[in-house]
Amino acid sequence: MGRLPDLRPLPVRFFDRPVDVVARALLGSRLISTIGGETCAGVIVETEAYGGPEDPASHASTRAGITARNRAMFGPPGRLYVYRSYGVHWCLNVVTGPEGRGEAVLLRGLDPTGGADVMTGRRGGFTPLAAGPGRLTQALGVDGSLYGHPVDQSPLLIVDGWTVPDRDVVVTGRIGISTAADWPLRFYVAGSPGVSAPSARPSLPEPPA
DNA sequence: GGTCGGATCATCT
DNA sequence: GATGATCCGACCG
Repeated sequence: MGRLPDLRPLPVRFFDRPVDVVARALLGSRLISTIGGETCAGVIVETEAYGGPEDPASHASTRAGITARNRAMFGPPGRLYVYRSYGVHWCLNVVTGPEGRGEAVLLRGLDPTGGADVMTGRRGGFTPLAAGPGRLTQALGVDGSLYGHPVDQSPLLIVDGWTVPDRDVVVTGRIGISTAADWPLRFYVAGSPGVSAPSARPSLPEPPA
């Protein structure tokens, strides 16, 4: 890909908003990784919002309080929250909202725009598509060493991108969770390659206890 | 083409 | 000791 125009990292105030607002606003932004001295990039096409004490599916729910793992979620906005999922994969989040709220956006899907060879190599020759949180981190070279880093002082860069009109944004329940699965906090760009659309899952109301 | 289960481990109960 | 914000290969139809 050609030389990009000015790369303006999103300012901290971009992330200092409610988590669902940031999750929606991140669609269309560009994510650039220079991890390991190799550059690859893509457009963010799928996100999920987690957090706030009232979200039972969040690592920062009141059930656990602040722990060694979720500490970063309660830190200032614009920092990275990385954790290991199922003992196998890394998941990449960006902290949002005012410090102390415990909110973060999970980055689930990227539409590769550059460095596809780098991503393919990191993924062992599998499709370069970075759809799904585990694939995304593997393709970008993200691991736990980025935990808690301010995103603008890390080898990851989130920069201004395209504005995705509302008509192209699909909102569904979040993937892979059992509680609050019907909360409309997953956002993706309609028709993005690799973004599975299990929006087929009906938002069934929870039976009364 | 869809579904099932193993991998693998930090975290919390 | 059980549980996941998952992925992928194997197997079935």
